[in-house]
Amino acid sequence: MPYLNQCTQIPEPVDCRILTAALDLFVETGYHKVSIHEIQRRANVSIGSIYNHFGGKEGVARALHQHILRELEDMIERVCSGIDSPLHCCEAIIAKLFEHTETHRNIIAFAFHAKHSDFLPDEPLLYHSAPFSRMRSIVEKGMARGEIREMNSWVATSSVFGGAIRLIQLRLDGVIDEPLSGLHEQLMDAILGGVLPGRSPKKTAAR
Amino acid sequence: MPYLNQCTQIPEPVDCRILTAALDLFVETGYHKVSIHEIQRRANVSIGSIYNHFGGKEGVARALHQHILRELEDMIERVCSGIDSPLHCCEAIIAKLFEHTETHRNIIAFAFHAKHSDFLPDEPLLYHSAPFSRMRSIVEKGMARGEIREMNSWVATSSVFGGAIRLIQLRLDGVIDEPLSGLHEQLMDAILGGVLPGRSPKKTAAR
DNA sequence: GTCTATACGCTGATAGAC
DNA sequence: GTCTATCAGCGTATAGAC
Repeated sequence: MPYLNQCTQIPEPVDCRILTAALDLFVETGYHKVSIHEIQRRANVSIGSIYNHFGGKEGVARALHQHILRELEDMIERVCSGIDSPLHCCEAIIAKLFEHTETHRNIIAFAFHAKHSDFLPDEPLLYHSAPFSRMRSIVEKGMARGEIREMNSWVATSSVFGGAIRLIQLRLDGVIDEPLSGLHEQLMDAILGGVLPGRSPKKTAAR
Repeated sequence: MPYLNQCTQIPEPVDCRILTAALDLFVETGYHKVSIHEIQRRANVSIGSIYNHFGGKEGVARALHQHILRELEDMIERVCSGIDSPLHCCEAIIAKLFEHTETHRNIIAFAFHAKHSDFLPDEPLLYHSAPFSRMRSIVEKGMARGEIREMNSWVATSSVFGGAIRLIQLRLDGVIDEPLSGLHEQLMDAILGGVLPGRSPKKTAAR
């Protein structure tokens, strides 16, 4: 997560301070309940600067949105770079998402827990964004290679990632009180082999 | 869906007109972008009436929230009433949710597509509400009976319902342009038998 | 580029007649 | 119970000094 992480260094560039302050506030309070004045206060900048850099509150949200989608995309690219099997790629993505849920909580929360269409109506749907399209195309490649059974690609993608995303949301809401990494193996068993008893896939079979 | 459906009859009670108008507006536009004035206009009532009945906009949302959760709970109870197997119960719930996504779109959208904590911060989390607790306890019973492999109950519940909920959201957003009922069988195969090839569970096995 | 002070519109909420 | 008219507060956006 390159850019927003640089913000922990000094001196922090103004636009970066604004973005991190806005990210934190949006996640904590919800976009609509956050005023520009709060962002301004938390970021230690003036309202004028916010308008100069982003053109307003919605502009901040849009910049944040695009920034985080790009970081997610980069993450997927990085994680999958050395992996040939699409199925292992999916597994690695889920593991990394679980990891980021602990280490980059607000970024994951903004990506998976916010309803972007509520405040960025003109932005294309999240499902059509690069990282989510990428996940779907990986699943499709898995089907083409015979690693994943043939089925409707939305069903396949939802089956592979739906449970993981749900767990992430539960973790973000504090319903699950342990890091998700401890649940990763069980989840992968359920995704690959289903929930019926006596069908747990031998780990070697998928590797 | 007893009460809100009565609103299609005449004469429509005032509080019901308010709730249906608010539901439609909240789903179409998002809670925060809807003003009381709009609800008042769409429902053909006065602002005073809204305050008399619900005490304000948030009161309307809270009534809607509780109402819809109760309807979901009733639906689950009804659907599972004649079914003994927890696993078949889950399957029937998913089928019914898919059906309602077409026939009671806004009710499903409000339940599964809104971020309630954004406008009802004091309400308990959706995951702790009756219908969602019910789903989880059904899954747990399935594990106790040996119909579902033993695993963490959050993982199990997310594995059983996570994909379905994701598909519902895709359908609500118009990303999937066919009724979900046509995807139900494929999804159940993936849930029960996993996504690996050659593992499709014989339908008879689960029945 | 950055800041402060100000203006304007909208929204939630109330008061009081019927 | 229902309605209309009105108010007070807040949040966005701008203007203009530095």
